[in-house]
Amino acid sequence: MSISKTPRYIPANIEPKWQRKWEADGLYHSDIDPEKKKYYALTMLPYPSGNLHIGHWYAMTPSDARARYLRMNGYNVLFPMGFDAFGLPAENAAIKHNIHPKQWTYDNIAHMREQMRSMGNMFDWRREAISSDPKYYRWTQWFFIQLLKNELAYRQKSLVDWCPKCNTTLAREQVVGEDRHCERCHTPVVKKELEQWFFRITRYADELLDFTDIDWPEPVKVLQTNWIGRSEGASVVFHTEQGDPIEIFTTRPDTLWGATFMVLAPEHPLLKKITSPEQKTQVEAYVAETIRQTDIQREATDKEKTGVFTGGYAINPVNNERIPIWVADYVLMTYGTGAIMAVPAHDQRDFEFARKFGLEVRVVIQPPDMPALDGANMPASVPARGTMVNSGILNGTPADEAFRQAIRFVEEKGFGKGAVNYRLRDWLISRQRYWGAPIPVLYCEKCGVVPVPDEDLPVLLPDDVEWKPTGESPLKLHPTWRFTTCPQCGGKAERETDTMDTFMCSSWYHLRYLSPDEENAPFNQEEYDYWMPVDTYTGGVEHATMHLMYTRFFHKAFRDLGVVKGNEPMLQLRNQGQILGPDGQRMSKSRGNVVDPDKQVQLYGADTVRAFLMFGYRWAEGGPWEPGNITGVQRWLNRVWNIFLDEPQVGNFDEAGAKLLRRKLHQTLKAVTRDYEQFEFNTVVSGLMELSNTLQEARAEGASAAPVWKEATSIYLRMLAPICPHIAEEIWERLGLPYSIHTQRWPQVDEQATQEEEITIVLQVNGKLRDKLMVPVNCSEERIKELALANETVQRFLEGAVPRKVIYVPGKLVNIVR
RNA sequence: GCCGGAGUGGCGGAAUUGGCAGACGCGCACGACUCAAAAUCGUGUUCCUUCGGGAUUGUGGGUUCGAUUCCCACCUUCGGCACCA
Repeated sequence: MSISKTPRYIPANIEPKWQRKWEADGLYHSDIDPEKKKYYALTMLPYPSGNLHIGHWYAMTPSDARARYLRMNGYNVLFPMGFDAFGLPAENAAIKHNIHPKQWTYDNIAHMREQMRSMGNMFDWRREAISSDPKYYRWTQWFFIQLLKNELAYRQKSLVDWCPKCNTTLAREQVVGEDRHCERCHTPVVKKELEQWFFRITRYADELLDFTDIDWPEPVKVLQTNWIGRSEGASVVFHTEQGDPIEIFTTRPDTLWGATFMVLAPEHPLLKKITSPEQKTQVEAYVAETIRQTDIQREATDKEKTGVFTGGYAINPVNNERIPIWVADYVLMTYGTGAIMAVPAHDQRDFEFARKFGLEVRVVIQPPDMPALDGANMPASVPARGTMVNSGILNGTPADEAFRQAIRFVEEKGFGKGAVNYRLRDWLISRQRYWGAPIPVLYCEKCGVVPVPDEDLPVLLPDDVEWKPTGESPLKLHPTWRFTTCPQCGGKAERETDTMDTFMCSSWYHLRYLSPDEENAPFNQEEYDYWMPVDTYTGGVEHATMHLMYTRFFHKAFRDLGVVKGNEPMLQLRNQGQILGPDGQRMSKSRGNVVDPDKQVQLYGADTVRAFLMFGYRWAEGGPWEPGNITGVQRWLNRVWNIFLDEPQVGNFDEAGAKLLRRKLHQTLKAVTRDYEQFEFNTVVSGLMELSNTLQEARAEGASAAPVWKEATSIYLRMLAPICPHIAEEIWERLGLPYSIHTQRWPQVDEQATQEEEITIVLQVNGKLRDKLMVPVNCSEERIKELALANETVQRFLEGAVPRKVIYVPGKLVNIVR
């Protein structure tokens, strides 16, 4: 009939406008306010790869929505953003496009910062921290020096993982998969013997296993626990016939009497000495062959056992038996002591080895549910649960009891002691690349390793460098940077030319946000005392055994050095899933399935993209991008716009309608509030959609002229504001409500209004739904049962039988059992 | 092999403490508006059905008056670890 007098909803006309205004007004500035309860909401910072990915939107938007929700609930919320700006891609791009890594990085940051602004997040950009800024890495270097001074950083020559494509060493955590490939470029790694810097994360292994202070997702805790790999057992010292000690670690000291041979790793230092002249040729050939093999070949689990007798013998301290010593590659030098006692009867690996080489298999544990075992004929090793046999003093003891007794025994006799072993290795942080924070130490001919004095920090990364990757740090090739004088003796000194693993930079960025311009300390103490710890941290699970473990280690180490407080840096962690391409595959340029968020914003507007990402998926799960589904959200926001801004309609909306509308309004508010708390964003949106359907129907009946409409509008827009900040602000303003909606308080649920007057009672016969009953809320149990039994459908299904039982669940159902 | 997550309509997903399975949305079908189309609005939409009802939350058991929810076994799938002594 008449064309709407209000303009249509055109996101492009309102979104940039509000973003500029919020920025100009400093609406999202977070400053210390002792009057208010603080909330530190942190979401993982991106690497400045050049473009924001739809995955960044997926991770950041719900975090932003929840931060906004908390702010409306009266918290003083800190929600900062920055860039994890050091790292390899900058160098690779530099080589490819002949552009300086620094320029490439900062150009990307400038672009991505603008992309992030288009999301309409409440980031306080004054607190932006960029890890490649000298004012940032000056403190990364300072942290390194503190670790060094406190023996938590050390330099050691060892066999380390090397990525031949990235031309650098990697931490154990950065080597992944069955084929042991580089986490970044997927090239299989090789071993190299190099002198590298390590952090003593292993010293904190036990504490890292303790999650009592934090609310983290179970899977992350499991991943970290498995990665740390704590095993309890004993370390026992065997001796060779010549008297050389060989220490072994075992998780089954109870099976000591069943050890029929020993195995050394091919790299074991004692191997040469043990080997008899007759066996020398064979052993040397075996070791040479083993070393030629890659780790992948060596560590393949399905591989047949190989090994060679050394000619040497050891004495088992518990029974003085003489047992042969073999060398085999199924024993790893990197775990335990690189030597084992072999108990073939109760360990499948030892069993396979023993059978192949005709070694004795001696049963020392008889499982209760098996016939008497015979070592010579058993087809496989058996689980070590049962009663001890052939074990001297332990005979007749249950195995779990024998475990403790054996430890006591070896301790008393001085053969060994109870011991704990970890799979976790120390964190290798040296990288032979240019674009990273230089490791701030000097090597002086006279003084040795010298930390760079505080007043000389930062050790600046020189700009004029040839960054072609040679396998050595490009800094090594710099003509002048490398050579300097020793601050202690004034003599000739050389700089460390390796840079730090970027995970070192990201281990403390949450602290730099507190005061990114602070010059006298890594962070301002007052800011720290107010904001820390991080209340909620959000990001992907893929960081479980890397960043998330490193940052916990970092915090605990610096707690012990008196720099930070508390046991944990991040109290609550929540993981989002991943958005896959429309084909269900990981998004990648090579697959051509990448969804560009900028284009989506252009097509639908930021609010629609935000709401869709929250509505279409279980946040923790993620899933494939469904190109069509976003239209549902687009339609919804169009409807919302029209519901609140179109001319009122005339109808017969009455008091009863108003009461129903208020009920739905407050019921929704209650549900939505709960869902924001619980990170269930899809039901926040669906709840708002449902309510908008109700509002639309009520409106057609003339509700927008009724007094209740004002309340509904105000509550609805405030519930919408965290998800769709622009449209909520725009409608709010057009309705003449006070700027800004984002500084309004979260609405209060009117519990009374949510109460139903009538309830539906489900009628079941033998547990099957047969009919429904509408009764007043206060209807008595007797009356409801009476009505239920009198019900026509119920009667029909009873077929005249007398009910055996009538179950009444208050307010829910009546189940009649016949 | 071990550890962990997930299996619900054609699709994404919902179901709060063991109590109406399939909310909300996509898609589809039909209708209204339109010369027509788009947009919008309305109605319907798990499957089978003799229209009474029956079946149904990966499969098979169990507990219970009642199970998507709890227990046991298994299958599929996605992650992690893997000769770790």
